[in-house]
Parts: sequence; structure tokens; C-alpha cells
Amino acid sequence: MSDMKTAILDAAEKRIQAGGFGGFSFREIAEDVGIKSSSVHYHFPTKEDLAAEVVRRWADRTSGNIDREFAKDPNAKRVWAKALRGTAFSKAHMCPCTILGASSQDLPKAVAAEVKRFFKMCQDKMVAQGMSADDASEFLSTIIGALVVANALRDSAEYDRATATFRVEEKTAA
Amino acid sequence: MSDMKTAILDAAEKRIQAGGFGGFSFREIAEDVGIKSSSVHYHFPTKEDLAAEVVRRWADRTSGNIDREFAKDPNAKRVWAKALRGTAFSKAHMCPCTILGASSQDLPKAVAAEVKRFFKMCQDKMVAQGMSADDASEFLSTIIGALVVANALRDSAEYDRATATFRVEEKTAA
DNA sequence: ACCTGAACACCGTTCAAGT
DNA sequence: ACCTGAACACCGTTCAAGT
Repeated sequence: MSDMKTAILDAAEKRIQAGGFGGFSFREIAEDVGIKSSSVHYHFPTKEDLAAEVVRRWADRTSGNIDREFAKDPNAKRVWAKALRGTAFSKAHMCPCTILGASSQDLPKAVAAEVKRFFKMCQDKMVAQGMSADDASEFLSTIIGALVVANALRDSAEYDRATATFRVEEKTAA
Repeated sequence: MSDMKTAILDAAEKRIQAGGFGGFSFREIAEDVGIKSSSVHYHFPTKEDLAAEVVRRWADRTSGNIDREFAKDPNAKRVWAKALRGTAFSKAHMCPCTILGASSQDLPKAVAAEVKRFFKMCQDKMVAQGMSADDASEFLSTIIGALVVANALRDSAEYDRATATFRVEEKTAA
């Protein structure tokens, strides 16, 4: 991966976190990284390719983070709730997969497919960590919804209220 | 409210449910209702005005629906979970406030403010119905997240898996 | 009161052209 | 291998003009 490709992905990720697929333009990305918009197309032929790659990278990083933390703490729900808490309190406040997942109906095919893969990865990993399928579905919905509601209320503390149950410090059942 | 105003709101609502704020254009709305895009501006001066009004109308309808159902069933969580289930299984699949709330960072002020009002209304009503503030936060996150995840996975049944706990048929505690 | 066409600066994408 | 400028049909918005 060239430095320029990485810089473009970083800029696109930041803007997708704020405004989703319709919330960024090649001309803005181009200014962010210091080239012309037509040059962005050299690295990523279409907006679809760029957004799909942003989602893929985010999914890979999330998967790695969760695996690392789960090795240190056997309480899966606490691990997930803490990981997404990092996103809720970050400068961007949102997970790109969540904002894109909410508008999945209107997304180019490759982007919608990568977003779907992200949420499937979350559920599969939760089940592998010991949750039942139904429990994983409900829990994933809670932490994703907490991100959305906290963002809408413009109050990161709302994420903590919604997920307090799962971030308790006694190391008990997952 | 003129018929044309209502027709424009209906068309905008449908398109916002699919693609959020960036996912609809005045030219598309104009075609939907059979006038020119410059005429849409006569009814709603800006995209901001139009989207804010869509959110306000959705919030009012939701509030009314919940009140009506809660009068018939004292189990507040079941009432809410069933109401949003209607959205998950509708043709549009999504709640406009949820898709806009996810991209709140990038929204015009009036739209962001209306979206915030919607989520505050949900929490306040839940507390008035007997939930604790923390319980309302967690529960609201779960049903909103279930909408997002089901949409991303393109599988409405996912909403049922995530909310099964709350839609049980014995009329017990709220 | 309601609608329109033309104009403005914007958008994604293509492509021939440069180094 | 990487970048550019010009062009295309699109976008929100404005406004003078029509009925």
C-alpha cells in the first residue's frame, strides 16, 4: 500500500464517519491529501471502490482489536462494549460501518456487501466467544444503537448510560 | 398543509429512509411529484427545511402511535419493540431519524436539532411509562441498533432475533 | 399563489495529455 | 507510475419572469 493510498483512505474514513457515502467528495479528499480530484481516481477508480476499501480496513482492524483484548479479558461483552466506547469518545464519534449500514439501501453493491460482512463478522465472533446467536444479535444491536443515539444526542456519555450493564468490572460470565 | 406540500414530504421521507440527507435531490423529488425542481423550493426554501419537516412529522406520528398502543398494552417495551418492528418490516425498512442520527455530524443545524428532539422524546416517554433513565437508554439503543443491523444485513428477521426478549406475549413487567 | 427556465458553483467520472 | 485540465451530466440554490 503506497503512502498516498493510505492518506486517501484516512481522509475518506474521517469524512465517511461524519457524513456517510453522500457526505464526502473526491474534490474534498483531493484537497485533504494535496492532489487533484482526477488523481484520486488513479488510486481508487470509483467512489464505490474507495468506500468499500475503507469499510474492509475498519473491519480488519476491529477484528484484530477484539481478538487482542479478548485474549486479556474473557468477558466478551465487556471487551466489545469497551472497544466501541473508544469510537463513541473518539473525535469522529462514529463507526463508518454503522453510518453506512443505516443507509445500506442506497449504497453501491460493493460497499453494501462489505458493510454486511462487517456485521456478520461481529456476530460470528461473538458466537465463537460463547454467546448464543440470539444473545449476540441483541447485544450487537445494543452497542451499535448506543453509538447512533449518542451521536444523535451529541453526547458521548449517552453511550455509557446505554452500555453500563456490560462494562461492569467484576470478571464474571460473558 | 397543501396537497403538494404533503406529496413532497412523502417523497422526501421515502428517499431519506433509503439514503439519508445526501441520498435525495430536489430534482428527484420534483420528478416524483410532477413539478420542476425550482418549484420544490417554493414549498420548502432549502433542503434543510424539507428534511427537518420530514423528521418533525415522523416524530409526531411515532409519539401518537406509541401513546395509542400503550393505552391498550401496559408493557412499554413490548409496545416500542412492536412499533419499530413495523418499520423494520415495512418497504422502506428504516426510520428516517435513525439514518439521519447516524450522520448527525454532517447535518444542517435544523435537521440535527429535530433528530435530537426525536430521540429525547423517545427517552422521555419511556421514563414516563415507568422505565429508569438507564434502562430507557439501553432499551432505546437496542431497538434502534436492531433497525440498523437488520438493514445492513438486509434481513428483517434479524430485527426479530435482536428484540425477541421484549416482544414476549405474557403481559408482565414493563 | 404557484410554477418555470436559465444561471451559478458544485458533484463523480472519463480521457487525452503530460512527467 | 503518477498526476493534470478540460469536459460531461449531475447537484442545491437563486431569481427574474410568467400565470
